[in-house]
This record gives sequence, C-alpha cells and structure tokens, in this order.
Amino acid sequence: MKSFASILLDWYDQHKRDLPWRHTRDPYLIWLSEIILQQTRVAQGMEYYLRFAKRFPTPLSLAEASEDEVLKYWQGLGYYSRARNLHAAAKSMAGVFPRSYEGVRALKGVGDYTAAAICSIAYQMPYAVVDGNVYRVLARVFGISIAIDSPEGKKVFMQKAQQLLDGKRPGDYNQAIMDFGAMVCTPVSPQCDACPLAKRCKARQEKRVEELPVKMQKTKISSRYFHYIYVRQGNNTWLHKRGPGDVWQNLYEPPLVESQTPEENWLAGAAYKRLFGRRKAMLKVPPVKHVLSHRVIYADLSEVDLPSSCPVAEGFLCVSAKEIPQYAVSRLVQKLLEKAKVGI
DNA sequence: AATTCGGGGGG
DNA sequence: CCCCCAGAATT
Repeated sequence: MKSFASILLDWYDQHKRDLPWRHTRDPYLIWLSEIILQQTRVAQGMEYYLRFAKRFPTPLSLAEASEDEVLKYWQGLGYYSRARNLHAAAKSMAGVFPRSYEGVRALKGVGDYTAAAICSIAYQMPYAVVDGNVYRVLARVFGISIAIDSPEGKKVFMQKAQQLLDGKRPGDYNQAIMDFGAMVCTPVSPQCDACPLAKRCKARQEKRVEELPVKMQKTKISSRYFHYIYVRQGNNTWLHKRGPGDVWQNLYEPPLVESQTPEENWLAGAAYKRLFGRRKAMLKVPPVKHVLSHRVIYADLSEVDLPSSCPVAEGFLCVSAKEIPQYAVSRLVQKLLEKAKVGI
C-alpha cells in the first residue's frame, strides 16, 4: 500500500502547475508569493506577484520604498493589511530574510500557515501547511467531520497534516496537497473520477463528499452607506488618507459622508456642512453595491464645484486630477471615479 | 471564541 | 444568489 504522501507526490510530479514562484528558492520571493496568495486565488495573484517581484526584487528594495508605493502596487488585491505588514516586515529584517522557523513566524503578517509554507518550500524544513485546501482534502479522504473552524478542529487537522508530511520532500508535499485541492479535490464537483486517492477516500465511500469539510458558518453581514463627494476646484480635487480602525486603512479617497440609512438626508448633515457649507452637490453616480467579506457598502458619488479661492479642508490633500492614479484607492473608489469619468 | 479585515470567480 | 479562495490580527 503506497503512502498518502507518495500518492500525492506522484500526482504532483505529473500535474503540478508551472507557477513563477516555483522557479526560485529565494525565501524572500517565496514569502512574497505566500502573502499575496493568502485568501487569494492563484489566477488573481499572479500578475501582482510578477509586478512586485520586478519592482521589489530584494528585502532591501521593499524596505526602502514608501508605504504609499507598496499600497499602490497592492491596489485592487484586497486585505490591505497584508501589504502594510509586508512592508513593515521587510523593514524589520534589515536586508536579511530570517533563516529559522521562529524568525519567519515572528514576521508581521506571517501565521502558522505561511511560516510552514516558507520554511518547507525555501528551507526544506518539515512543517506541514494547513490551508483551505488541506482542510478539504484531509476531511474528505479521512472522513473527518469535526468543524474546521473550531479550536479542536484546528488542532485535529494540524496534527493529521503533520503526521502525513513527507519528511524527504516537505516543500513539494505541501505544494502537492494544495495543488491537488485546487485542481482535483475542489470545493464543488470534485474530480473524483481522476482522483488517485478515490479508492481509499472515506467521504467517497460514504457518499459524503459534498458534505465535507464541515464549517460552522456565521458571517453576519451588515450594510453601510457611503456618499463620496468629488471636488472640482479648477483642475484640482481633494483626497483624504483613510485612518486606522476601519476598512481600507491608509488608502486614499475623495471626501466621504457616511449615513446610517439609505434614506437619510446626508446633504443636510453636519459632516457635509463642515466641509462644504451650503454649496450644492450634484449626483454623478447613483448608488452602487460593493460587497466585502462581511459587509455590503452602498456608495454613490456627487460633485461639488469650488472656487479656487476656497481653502483646502483640514486633513485633505489638494491634488491635480491627473495625479489621482498615483494614489492607492479601493476598488470601490476606482469604480466610482471611472463611472464619473474623472481621474483614472 | 468571535470579528474584522477585499475582491473576484464559478456554479 | 451562493460559496470560498496557498489566513492573520485583534478584541
């Protein structure tokens, strides 16, 4: 009876995807790829990785860049704390990527999964990764019904993964089980006919493939209502850098008024008056729906004309409309500006 | 232990 | 519409 690991490795040697970060053993580049791929599909992260690796080929080049530039390169990829942590971690390593598991695990933005991935792939250290693919493959093949997002479940899957790890090729094994989960043992309609583990798969024997893995879903989604105001002041406009404690930290956006309900007359509210007094705002883009992981934002964009004599409000930058593309903005702001045909 | 971080692709 | 993706930090 062949081992679980050797079956996966055989499958991997035949079917592995040709990915750019598989052509290097540079721990820095492998780290970069792993941060980009957190909660992100390979297809979505590919172009970002290539651009990052070209512009920031070394820890030092990343450390010496401004956070604004790093965020600009990250624009559109989401989970922007990844970019901020990436930059902070690069600055913390003084040009030398850590060589121990503990050193890697201590980097900002590196958790158990990412530390195991980097150390196994770059250093051939025997640490098993546990990501969404691993949960799914192990839950099905071994018929594990415990919820993957429960504390006990995490422990069970961690132990199982570590026990199955191939000691000779830990990096290849880790990538094998993830590629396998992405290509064969997929979340819906898995390719059981082409699966080299089908014969020993508990879930398949018990016809529970679609039921595993088990997750205790929750996700209460709340709504927010954003009203952006595009300032037209000659050829200039206003931008604001978002602060901590909310979405899109350190990204830029036009002046924003948030309302508690869609019906609220925000134009008469204190927030708007403090910025623009009694000036009229013209609606340019009717509300668009923007979905985040645990939140739905309904956002519209209006325009206010301002004489050039008008001073810039506290906390805002006055920039040429042509310069907007230099600033990192959320996908929502990008879409609103496109629809309004201003900037970008 | 539960929330909060984005955005996109596919059924 | 739904689910989930090479997760981590915070509270």
